[in-house]
Amino acid sequence: MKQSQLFTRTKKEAPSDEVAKNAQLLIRAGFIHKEMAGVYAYMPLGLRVLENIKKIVREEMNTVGGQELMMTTLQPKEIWEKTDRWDDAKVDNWFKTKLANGTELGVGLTHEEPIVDAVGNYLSSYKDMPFAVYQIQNKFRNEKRAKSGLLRGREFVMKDMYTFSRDQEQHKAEYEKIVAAYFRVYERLGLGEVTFRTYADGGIFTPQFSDEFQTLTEVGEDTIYVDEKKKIAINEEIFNDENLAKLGLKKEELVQKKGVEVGNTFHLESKYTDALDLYYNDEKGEKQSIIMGCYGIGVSRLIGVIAELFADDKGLIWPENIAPFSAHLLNLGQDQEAEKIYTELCANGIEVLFDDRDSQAGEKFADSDLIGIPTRVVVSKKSLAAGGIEVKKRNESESKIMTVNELLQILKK
RNA sequence: CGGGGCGUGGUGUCAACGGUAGCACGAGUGAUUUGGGAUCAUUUAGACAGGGUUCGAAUCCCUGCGCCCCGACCA
Repeated sequence: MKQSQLFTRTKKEAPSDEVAKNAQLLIRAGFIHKEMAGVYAYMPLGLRVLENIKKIVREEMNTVGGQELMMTTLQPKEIWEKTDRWDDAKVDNWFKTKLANGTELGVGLTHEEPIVDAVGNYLSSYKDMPFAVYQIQNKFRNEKRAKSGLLRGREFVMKDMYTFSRDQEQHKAEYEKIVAAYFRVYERLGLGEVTFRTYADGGIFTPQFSDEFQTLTEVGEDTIYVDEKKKIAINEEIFNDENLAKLGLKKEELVQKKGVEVGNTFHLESKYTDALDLYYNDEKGEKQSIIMGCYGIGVSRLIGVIAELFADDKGLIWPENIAPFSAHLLNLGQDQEAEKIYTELCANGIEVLFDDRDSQAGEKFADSDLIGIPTRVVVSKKSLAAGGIEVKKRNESESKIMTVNELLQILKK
């Protein structure tokens, strides 16, 4: 894409009403637009990152057999009453609305109830299980306090997956398969090193712990205790001697850290299926409860976490897998050669942002650093005289002169 | 939801005593310039909303709305 065509502009200064680093950088660089507190729109650059993250999540969910679908945002009250989650006293962050005739509706904050309701049309035998369904969708939660830019919003993008199993054994196998897929997602996003499986409160209806995936960062809301050798952690909310013993963790090997919850997985037992009257018949024709699991990944929150983690004083530094473009081609001076190189890169399937604007070199460099595309390619009289183009990684300080073919080798790998 | 802070052009501003709304960035035009946000000229555009006090309100008071921070909350 030609940068002269990109309608968003970078800003030198961050808006005064944002303190969170992720929001400041993403707004300055033109990735997101703040609509209101806790509600952000994705501009073209931001949407590209969002879609790249979704793609990775999809691939890994599909690998473990997940079937993608999309549920609705508008929710009928009845199914939520069956599980006793409609009442504001029980779930206080509902957004609710009404039909013209006065019928109350909910605006989806999670989808256990509607999923069970929909699945119930098809599921009736032990032969139907196990299976997993997921969606990537906007969720709406009336948070009392939105904060930290993309880290805690009222409208956000989430991947939620649900598994249906005939018994605990089958459920456990599904569950661990998905946990493994979660690690692959974080690995591919460049967060593998700093993301820990963290034991947390499983909720009132299960004796088991749930698992959170906590990415270590100082801006995190959660306090966790990390066992770096075992690569696991325990959330402060369940940090006591009894639980440590149960998990085989030793207090003296744990380090206190701050984390952001970038995903979680829950054992739902048969709470929702029973409440919504969904059962299956076993081999003997006897009615049995269905065991569910649910699994979330905060897709938009991940953008915030990555922006917090991968940045320097000049701007963002996107991991290659999710960067809005692979290469940022800068034309210094109005050199015709740059246009040719742009065409050639595009023809080879490289996603390129081409800074073809008639502006100062310094401004182009500053914008390039701020936007944070992993590979910067400079074309100028100087580079051409030196024998080609000047290539620099955003996370390195040294540049190299090379030919376009050499660049293609690097970018295509 | 409790506490605190704050609302001035598109952006920023610990700019302005209750008395002419200033500066910088951006954007437009023209010129010069072209390897780290360059320079000159010129133009553009602003007081969150409503009420009150006052000869006069960006400034003081009230109400509402919005934003940020701390805490509580967070399937």
